[in-house]
Amino acid sequence: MPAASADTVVTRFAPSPTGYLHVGGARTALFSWLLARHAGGAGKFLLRIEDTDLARSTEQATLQLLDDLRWLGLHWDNAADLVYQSRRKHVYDAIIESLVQRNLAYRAYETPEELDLLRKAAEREKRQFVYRRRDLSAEQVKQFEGEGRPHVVRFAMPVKEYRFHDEVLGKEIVLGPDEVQDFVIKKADGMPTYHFAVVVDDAEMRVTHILRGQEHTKNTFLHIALQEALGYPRPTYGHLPIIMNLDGSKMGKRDRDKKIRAATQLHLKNTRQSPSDVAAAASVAVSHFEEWLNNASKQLDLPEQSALMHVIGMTESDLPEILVHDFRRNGYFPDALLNFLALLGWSPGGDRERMTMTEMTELFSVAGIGKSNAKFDRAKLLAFNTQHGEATPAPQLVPAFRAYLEVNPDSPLQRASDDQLVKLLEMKKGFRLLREVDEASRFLFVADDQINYDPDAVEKVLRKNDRQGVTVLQELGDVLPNITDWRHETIEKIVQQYCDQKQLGLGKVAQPLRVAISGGTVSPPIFQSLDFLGRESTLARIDRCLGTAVY
RNA sequence: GGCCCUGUCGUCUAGAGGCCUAGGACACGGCCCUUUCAAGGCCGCGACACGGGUUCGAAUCCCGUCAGGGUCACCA
Repeated sequence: MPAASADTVVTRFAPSPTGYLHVGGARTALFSWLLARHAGGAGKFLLRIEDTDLARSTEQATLQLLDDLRWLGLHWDNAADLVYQSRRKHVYDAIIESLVQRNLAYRAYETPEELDLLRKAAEREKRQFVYRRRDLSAEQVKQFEGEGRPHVVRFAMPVKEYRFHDEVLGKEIVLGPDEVQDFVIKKADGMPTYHFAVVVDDAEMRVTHILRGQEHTKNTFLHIALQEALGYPRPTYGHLPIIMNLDGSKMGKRDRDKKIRAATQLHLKNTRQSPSDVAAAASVAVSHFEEWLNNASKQLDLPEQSALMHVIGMTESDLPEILVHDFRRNGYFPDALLNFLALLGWSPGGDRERMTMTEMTELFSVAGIGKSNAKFDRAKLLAFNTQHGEATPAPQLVPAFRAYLEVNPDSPLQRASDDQLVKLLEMKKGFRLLREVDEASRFLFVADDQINYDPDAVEKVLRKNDRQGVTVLQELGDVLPNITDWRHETIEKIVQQYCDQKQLGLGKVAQPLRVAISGGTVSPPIFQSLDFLGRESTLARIDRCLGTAVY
């Protein structure tokens, strides 16, 4: 394997498609992407799908992964020949065979149960379990093979001290000879293990720099041992600290599922509904539902989750955002997310925080990556998102808005034109999430007779204080039709005149109007909303409100 | 438990022996602005885990304690 020339930087992101992309994975991808892009023309960012676990990998997860990466804008350079490990079995087989030929690897016949017993015994004796080659007699091998006993192939890891320099930690990490053991490189199902496939693929893809999670630090020794046996060059390694929840717990993909399960159990208890009722309402198979309910290791898939949430009255905001997909659905901007994620563990130094992708690319260096774990504080991410929305001209925000709507098919804003989207964005200037813009302006996209009046809003704004709000609406119902020039400036002028005349604060007038046209107490600025709605709809809604909601 | 890594405001971090009575951002508290929700402006609260060294001098170097994390798979 020829070594890459010294100045090239080839990085890779190698997720296993067992679910949606996690923010931790997104950060790993980002750092690898930044490292490659920082090198300019000499840099390449490659993508590889690690689907050697046949039982857990799915095609759908792969598609979702690619979609998330695209949404983030972390484009990979091997789009034409994306590497799927599951399709390279013959390559691994040949190399493993050669290792066996050279006596550097061998078949082992213990069953998982037997190994388990050995480990337990070691634990009882308070000694470290280390698997080393057991010399089997020719007869034993013959017998095992004759029985058709399944086998794995283990790599005979040379017993010695291993060390490598970790670029993130900035120091040498050492493994003593007594910790060395022979590890599996080919599973009983014939697939290579992760350890084997990464080493081969990273070498064949000429990867020069590997940035990955800290959980891989110790694995690195296995990988360098394999590289030495196979004559591969050793890439540069850096292990990233972990991202955790604010409370210090691990940020697991299952956090949302857990929360939904807890809420469901509470719901069942409070409403005395039977599990089968709830399952039916959410159109989930009862047996599947009950299994999930009682078994924390089971998970519902995304459509099932949203159906169930709807049934038990849970909303998206009740759930923690863990997956990149969650952030997209809730209306975060990819650049804001990425900027925030980058700062979880990396700093360009000084007071620098807000950066464009281009700036981050210029400033990025592995030396700037921190060594300690970081907690994921959504409040700060929200602030980043708000600032991004504030700083970017509305027309440039439209593609992001569309990307949001793409994963929120139920929003009435699907019907909005680009120009209307721009208008909404401008009206809601100062919004934190695109979801807020969406939810606050949905009333503008439903039919006049489909507005639902919030009883609390009606009570508080219209009926209270001797139905002052009702009076205001009735009087406005006489004033507003006279406006021929239906623009927000004009409407404001007329309404302001009305206020002055009646000695009323604007709030006393704006709120009843807001309830009448939107059904609730929160909307974009009132005059712009009226402008957007148009004269006919405004008058129709005031009429309907007076007629149906108040009495 | 063994091995490995880490430890600056509530959170993310700046800091590479004197520039530090430790800077920024978010959060939080107060005030202002305001037609709702936001946004915005100003002010404030707030940290070098602890104990020993080394040094004229330590957040920065060394040791120990404590705390947190990772890992001990035919999962990646």
